[in-house]
Amino acid sequence: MKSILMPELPEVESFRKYFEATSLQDPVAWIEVKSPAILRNIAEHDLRRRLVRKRFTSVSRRGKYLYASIGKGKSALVLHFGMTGFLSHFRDLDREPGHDRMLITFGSGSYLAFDDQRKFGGVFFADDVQEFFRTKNLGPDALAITLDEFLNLLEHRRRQLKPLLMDQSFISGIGNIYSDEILYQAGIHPLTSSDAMDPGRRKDLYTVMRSVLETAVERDAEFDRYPEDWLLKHRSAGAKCPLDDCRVERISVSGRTSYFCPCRQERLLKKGEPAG
DNA sequence: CGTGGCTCCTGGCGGC
DNA sequence: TGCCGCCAGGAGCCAC
Repeated sequence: MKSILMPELPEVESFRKYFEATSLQDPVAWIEVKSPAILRNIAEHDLRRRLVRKRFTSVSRRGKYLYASIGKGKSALVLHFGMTGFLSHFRDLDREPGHDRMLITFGSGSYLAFDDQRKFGGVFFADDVQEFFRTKNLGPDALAITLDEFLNLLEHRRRQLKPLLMDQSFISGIGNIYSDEILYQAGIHPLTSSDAMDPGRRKDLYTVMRSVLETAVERDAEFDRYPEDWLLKHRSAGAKCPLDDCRVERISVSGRTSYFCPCRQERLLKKGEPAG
């Protein structure tokens, strides 16, 4: 797999395509869970009972979750990739990745491994996948939401923009890296309060969000294919901003390492709000 | 409702 | 060269 960032929407979309290209319609012969800690709502023997002799018929994504539907019903194997998760499909066990946490053997003799070095990812089973997302309180997918829905959701929030974009119950799919990128390209400081944006800014933010995510998805989330003037290629304190002569700054925003250009990203203030 | 802090886990890195 | 301690980060949880 090519150089890929932490799994956010574009990365998970590339995993989805990979799953689709490799693992549909091949009957599951066996499942071996190598790290039980990744199983979140089902035990290994139950997972086998649900999946062995079944086929994955389609694979979809919502936010950072990938789900592979089984047969014709509503049930699905649901995967979350945490920080370090990815998929690997192969025919020879010599090619099994180094942190395989769950190995699916298919009837054809090929394998699909869920590799996750840091075990922040998770494997779920959903009898009804839409119901599953409701119980997770998962917001609409960042690429599926319309402008009107986005504006409507913003109406009811007052929160620092970066943690808001990363809040999976607000919209799902955006994490640390892409939230920084979106705010950089939109020219808004990550600490700006969501209610300080005027209508034009709100629309801009939506447009930039779509543009960043769509571009990343088009390029299969391959870091090397991203534009050189994206901030994510310059994530270090003191790096030169690719679009002007300022230096990239590093701050902590709600406990997350955040990079921004102090010259391009304006901290919007509400009327009467004290600066800094 | 919002914010901040802690926890899980592991490898990489800085310091000595 | 080796070892120790710290840090990163998605998301759930808890306290305020």
